Amino acid sequence: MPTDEKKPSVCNCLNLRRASSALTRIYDDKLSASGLSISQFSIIKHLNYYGPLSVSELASKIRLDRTTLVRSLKPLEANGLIIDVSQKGSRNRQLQLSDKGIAKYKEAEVFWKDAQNYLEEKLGKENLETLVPLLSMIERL
Amino acid sequence: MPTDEKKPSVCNCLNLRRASSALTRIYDDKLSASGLSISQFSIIKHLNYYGPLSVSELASKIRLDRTTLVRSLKPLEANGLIIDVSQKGSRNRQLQLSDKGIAKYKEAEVFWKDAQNYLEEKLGKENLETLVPLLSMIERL
DNA sequence: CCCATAATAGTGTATATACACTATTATGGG
DNA sequence: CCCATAATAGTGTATATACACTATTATGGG
Repeated sequence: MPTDEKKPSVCNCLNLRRASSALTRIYDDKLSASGLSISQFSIIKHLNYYGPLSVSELASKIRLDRTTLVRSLKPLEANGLIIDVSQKGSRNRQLQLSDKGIAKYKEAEVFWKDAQNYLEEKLGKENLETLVPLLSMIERL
Repeated sequence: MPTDEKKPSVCNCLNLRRASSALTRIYDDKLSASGLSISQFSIIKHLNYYGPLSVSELASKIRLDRTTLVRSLKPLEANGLIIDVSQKGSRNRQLQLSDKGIAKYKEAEVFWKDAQNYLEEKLGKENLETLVPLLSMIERL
């Protein structure tokens, strides 16, 4: 029986990556009944909130590499959750949720809220309010 | 000019993933002169510290999926940084750093320390000491 | 007005990751 | 002593990610 069970590493990058990986698994698990991963949910959540957006605008909002987003959009468009409503002849795509996409978002949002509440309960509201600005600082480095 | 420049998301999973991604890029950049990524450095750091280990033991120490580790070991073994010193006929592999691996570790450790110091300077020692236990809590969820 | 540049989208390729599964060897309970 | 199970390692496949690059269209300065 190892006594060093899940002690933090001296490497703070590894600590952050382990936490990120663990939390991603929790959100993915909670969302699994909806058929969406947290990264897919993140995309449709942003589209639901910010209305029609070009690929570049959406990538910028999510702060995800645009070329990553291009790949991630594929199954969501193939599944009819996201549609392109750009005018004929426009060079820009204008992505927005279809009715099916809106319904899927509302369905998945319940599971996402479960995950959010789970984290808040387990960590405590105060800890979470401490954590978030620190994560934001790291993102801005 | 967007005024919502890098504000945290309401989604705490996304906040954590963004921070993890940003910090990974910083560590990868600092390490790039050594030719190692932070995930490769993590592997040789653990081997340097914990001596010869089987694949399963090493995966358990790093808290990385064993099958992921199997793939990540490939280039490090091909490059002669890691060698298998198991006895002939043993079913277990016994991985340890070669002399070349030890030298590479020492070389890369300098860059890793740069990254560690960079984070501590930018975030502040106190913030870091607040952050690490919170990350550990999340990993244990 | 036209061409160099910017804006936009996408592809080729590579790394990092893990789940489901297979293969092989070790081992202990009957 | 032997076979069911555990321990160990690896492969097939899929998702998530981003860098370097290409292709196409828009646009503004001369």
